[in-house]
Amino acid sequence: MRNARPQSRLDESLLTNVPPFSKLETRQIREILDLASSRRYSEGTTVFQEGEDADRFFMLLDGYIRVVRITPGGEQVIALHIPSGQLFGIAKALGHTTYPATAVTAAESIALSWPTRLWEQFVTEYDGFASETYKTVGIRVAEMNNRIMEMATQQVEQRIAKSLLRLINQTGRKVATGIEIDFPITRQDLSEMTGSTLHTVSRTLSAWEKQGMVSSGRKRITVCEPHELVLLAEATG
DNA sequence: ACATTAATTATGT
DNA sequence: ACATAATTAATGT
Repeated sequence: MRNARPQSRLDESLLTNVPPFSKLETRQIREILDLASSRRYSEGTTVFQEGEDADRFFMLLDGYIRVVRITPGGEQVIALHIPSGQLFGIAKALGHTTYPATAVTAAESIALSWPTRLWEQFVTEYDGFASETYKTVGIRVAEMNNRIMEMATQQVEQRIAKSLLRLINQTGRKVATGIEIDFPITRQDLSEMTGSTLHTVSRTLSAWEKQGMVSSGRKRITVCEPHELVLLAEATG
């Protein structure tokens, strides 16, 4: 992994609309940016690994982060995806000194980062920073808990449907035929999100494609009929 | 109701 | 040409 590169000058507009910083004055944002390092990551780059010392925390400016954990059996599990405009790698907010999961870029991405020792300073000095970050942390924890409940109760088809719906809600991009997932995603990825296999995901997507609910190509999935998917996801059996 | 195995085809560099 | 991704059928639990 290469070193983060200190940026000569970052524009204040990068953070003015980002929730954890939106309540701050320009002067404060200037301070924060001057402490930040900026770095571009190509697709599939590991930003940090589970268990590593959490020496920095991150703010995703562009792209998508895939949060990944490895089971004791060595299988990858995708916990969630993080869209741009959110903090990640915030072990300090969870009371950890190491990263609780691995962060991989799902697409080409740009992130700011700060040394973790600045965390306390941010929390105490910057109005709204703490409340906003804990809000998003809460949302993420809730999402992961929901996922675990789904695993136990729902069938694979419904889990795939819910995963797709989450993806288009959080990372969807409007296109002519529907809502497309904004980053490259494979059947394998979807299987790792749903606790299934790429074969089952492939078959399921093919079936939905024939019904016109989705349309997909290599590493691309578009949901054409979101409502139909919701019905499937909600079906009780 | 699903996984696994295996064979085949499509797609991107 | 090659590697990676996706499909499809057959078989197993």
